[in-house]
Amino acid sequence: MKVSREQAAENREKILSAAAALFRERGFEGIGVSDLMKQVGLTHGGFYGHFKSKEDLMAQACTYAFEEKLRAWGAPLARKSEKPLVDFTNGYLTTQHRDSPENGCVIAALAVDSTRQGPAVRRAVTEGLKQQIEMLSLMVPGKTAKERRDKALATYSSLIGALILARAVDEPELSADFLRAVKDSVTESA
Amino acid sequence: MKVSREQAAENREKILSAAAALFRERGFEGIGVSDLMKQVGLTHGGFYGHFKSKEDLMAQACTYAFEEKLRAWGAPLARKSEKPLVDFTNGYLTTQHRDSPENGCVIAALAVDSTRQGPAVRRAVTEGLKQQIEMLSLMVPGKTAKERRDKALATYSSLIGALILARAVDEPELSADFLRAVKDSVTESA
DNA sequence: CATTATACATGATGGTCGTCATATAATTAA
DNA sequence: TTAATTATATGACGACCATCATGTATAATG
Repeated sequence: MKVSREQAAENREKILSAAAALFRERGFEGIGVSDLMKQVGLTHGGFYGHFKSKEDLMAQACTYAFEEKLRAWGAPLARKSEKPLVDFTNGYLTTQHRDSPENGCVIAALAVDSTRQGPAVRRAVTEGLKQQIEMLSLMVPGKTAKERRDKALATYSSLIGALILARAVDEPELSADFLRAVKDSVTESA
Repeated sequence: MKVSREQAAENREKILSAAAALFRERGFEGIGVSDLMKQVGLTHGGFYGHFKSKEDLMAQACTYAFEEKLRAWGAPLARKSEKPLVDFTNGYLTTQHRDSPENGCVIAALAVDSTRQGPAVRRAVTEGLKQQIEMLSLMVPGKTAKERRDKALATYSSLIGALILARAVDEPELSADFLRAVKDSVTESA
């Protein structure tokens, strides 16, 4: 069953999009090629026509998700908010973000997993992370560029740390405490 | 081949110890029951005499590793250091810790993995994390207990975030920048 | 319209995994 | 010393997994 070139391109994007969501939700090893293709409405056979290997898909899915998030998170900057860092943080450290990893921060969901994957994945993650640090550098206060970059590095560490911990604990109160404590800490330093 | 009661207890502890290291190094799914037992010098058959299931082992291995780390990290408090938080942070955010997850922080290595495991693992991780927060609360400045707890929550988020990012990135310079930036940020707030 | 190219489906391969059944040998209890 | 217990070994089970070989129907090309 051949399909039109556009249809094929559309299918490829659907695979990428589904993978970007499923990897974030279940981890790289938590979803198989066969199940992934089923979710897109195809069978496993066609997969290797689109991607060289599962690891190739991991890397591309990360890049895909990074681009999506970068566009969404640039909004406070685009509309020249007075307090872009506070706006960003208030969006990042929410219960919705905590409870929906499948369309949330790639780093919080997959950074640890990526350390156990091949070089292509680590490359994609590093590049995506660098872009996000650059964006944060534009939101953070500070006189020199170096000062702002350091603050961005520290702030991003806090944010992903809080999100990861809020997701890990099985006590809702403690989980909320992590979100609130770090939100307060970032807000008062802004 | 039966073995003495003491020998059996010793074997059980060896399994726990090896699991605590291998899980941190490779993730919960990165090591199988068979390979794990081989590392201890046994075969896979005896495993289910010691543990109810692999998940049972995951939970117990986490608790085992938490106790070990808590003892090691309590040192600055035990010897009544002047700046326990700075001491602790300087030990936590090192390249050695970054490069040796197998005997490092359980949370930085396994918190994300644990969100994809059953309730026993999440329970063990939450309890271990709470103990570490309690310890950090004793190191952190602040007038009220609530102030200190909030500071501990925020500080711990920064620390595990920085370690995770330093491990994820494939550029040594950027990796070191995360460690340094967060170390500075914690130090100046202490 | 005829031919070629190709996107996808079906099915198979070899590998790994967690778990369990059974056998064995040695400790422990009588 | 004999009998009961049990820690471990061997081997097998069904379920997954990533990958590849082949067939087929349809789009693209001329």
